[in-house]
Amino acid sequence: MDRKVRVRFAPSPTGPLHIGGVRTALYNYLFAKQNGGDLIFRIEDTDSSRFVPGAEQYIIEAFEWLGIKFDEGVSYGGEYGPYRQSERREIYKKYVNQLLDEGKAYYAFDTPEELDAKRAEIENFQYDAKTRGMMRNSLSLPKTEIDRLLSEGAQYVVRFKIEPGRDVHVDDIIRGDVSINSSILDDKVLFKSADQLPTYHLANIVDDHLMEVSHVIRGEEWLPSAPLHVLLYEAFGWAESMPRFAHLPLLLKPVGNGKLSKRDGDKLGFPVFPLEWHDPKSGEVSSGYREKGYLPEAVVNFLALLGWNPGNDQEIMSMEEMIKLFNLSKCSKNGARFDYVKGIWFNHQYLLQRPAELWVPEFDKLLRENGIEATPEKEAKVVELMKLKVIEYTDSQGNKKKRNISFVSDLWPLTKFFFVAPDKYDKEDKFVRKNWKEETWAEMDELAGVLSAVDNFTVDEIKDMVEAWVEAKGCKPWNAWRVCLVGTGQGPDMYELAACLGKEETLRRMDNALAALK
RNA sequence: GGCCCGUUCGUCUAUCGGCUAGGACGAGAGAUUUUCAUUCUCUAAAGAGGAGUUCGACUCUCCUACGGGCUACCA
Repeated sequence: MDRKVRVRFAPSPTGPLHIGGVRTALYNYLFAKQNGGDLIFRIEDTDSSRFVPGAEQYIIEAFEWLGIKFDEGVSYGGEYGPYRQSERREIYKKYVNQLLDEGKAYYAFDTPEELDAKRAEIENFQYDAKTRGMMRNSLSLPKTEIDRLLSEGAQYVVRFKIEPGRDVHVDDIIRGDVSINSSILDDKVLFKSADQLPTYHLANIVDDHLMEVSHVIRGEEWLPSAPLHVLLYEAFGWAESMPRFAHLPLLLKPVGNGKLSKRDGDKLGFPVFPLEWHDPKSGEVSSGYREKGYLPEAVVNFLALLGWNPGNDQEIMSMEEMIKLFNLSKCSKNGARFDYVKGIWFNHQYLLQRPAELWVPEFDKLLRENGIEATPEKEAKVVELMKLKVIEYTDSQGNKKKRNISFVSDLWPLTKFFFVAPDKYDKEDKFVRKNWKEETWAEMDELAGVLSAVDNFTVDEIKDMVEAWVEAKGCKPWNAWRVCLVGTGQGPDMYELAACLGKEETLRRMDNALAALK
């Protein structure tokens, strides 16, 4: 049983890729790479009514961003194409006919209206061995009538003839043996009249067989139809080469009941899509992880651990490590609540691992968004300098100065004061109230004098002068001084801050504060 | 309703018959700090309930409860 590992991720292009789908694809990818196998990208567009333009391209772009690479499939090429099911009509036709010829499937002429009527008439109506005798199909109708209907071009679907009373077993890698009795299965539609395309069930089996798929790793929502799929493999005579199944637990809503749905995200303040999505019909915009400032590595790492873990306490893992450690049979069986708060923590971790230089472009963007433009040459230099200071202040390499930053955008409120003076001095601010006493004004006035006497405005010089004054005066001016320069209790060491701001700006801010807090 | 799957701290989870049930996120407390933040330390927090099997069950079996999924000419 050492056949080549070939797995597939096969979304239907009905909209943006759901984050649960991303996880399924990720597990397929990890499994494939671990076993030196291939990951196939197949588009299951057999429901022409739900097709959404742009969805396919979106999905491809999302995986590129996430770093999940496919070996073959739509837009990747390969020997087993075409990889879009709508382009495989003839293939399916052939296999449907095979089942028809062998009496394993039959024509059903019942219209949707007739079926609705039947469902209304009989409670829990199911099209199966018990009821097909009373329906209009090639099993119940006389041969002449069938020939007449077919030659007249009557609409029909092809249904799979399920033999009742048999226990069907599915050997699932995650769940073990799952079995059901074939009597509860209905005669599933294999081929639709509406768009002359097969249903998922048929196309799925035919493609997986033809593409030599070795393992089917998909969501738990498919578990109930897995026995049907086993029966189809048998009907085609492909039981020997049937892929192994692994049904993944579902992602659940962070609060409340039910599985995570597309609607939950923006309602609760987190994206459910990898990339931002603009709905072509409604014009509605749904947020994406990429646009929210998440790093793809963080999203991947977070998702991987929702339903699987390496069995030890390690949580931060690179893709390479995950490929080494991944284990399908160690996946949990129960659904996982989508706790996006932990996702934020993962982003924090990955952001801090980044060398500071990599932040610069994004930080630049952040500055521009906040109206800090370094147009004149002189200012450009200052901003550049300050930026370096900010990075030093926030950089993780120093390790002692780690800030609580989960997204690059968190930097702005944390470093704003480097770039803009406080627009107001709020006496009601808790920090101000605590540190601005009766005698403070006079002290700060004096301090301003000391500072203006510093010739060379460097950290060391400022420190020397101020400390000398502090010693003589016997006061603790730092918090009040901070109020002057920052407006509140934030920022780095005061000498550092003053030196970074420069003499002119420092004195200007002190003047402002003295005027406002008189 | 029927069928299938599941059930360990608030959340993600470790444990594959033998423990004080471990870790992480989140929460709380304290220490350090000229502020914020970091960092460090600590705390609270779990085996759905009931029967078995066993010397012994979170781990195996059954029942109940609860949660989830499926039940389309959708995937």
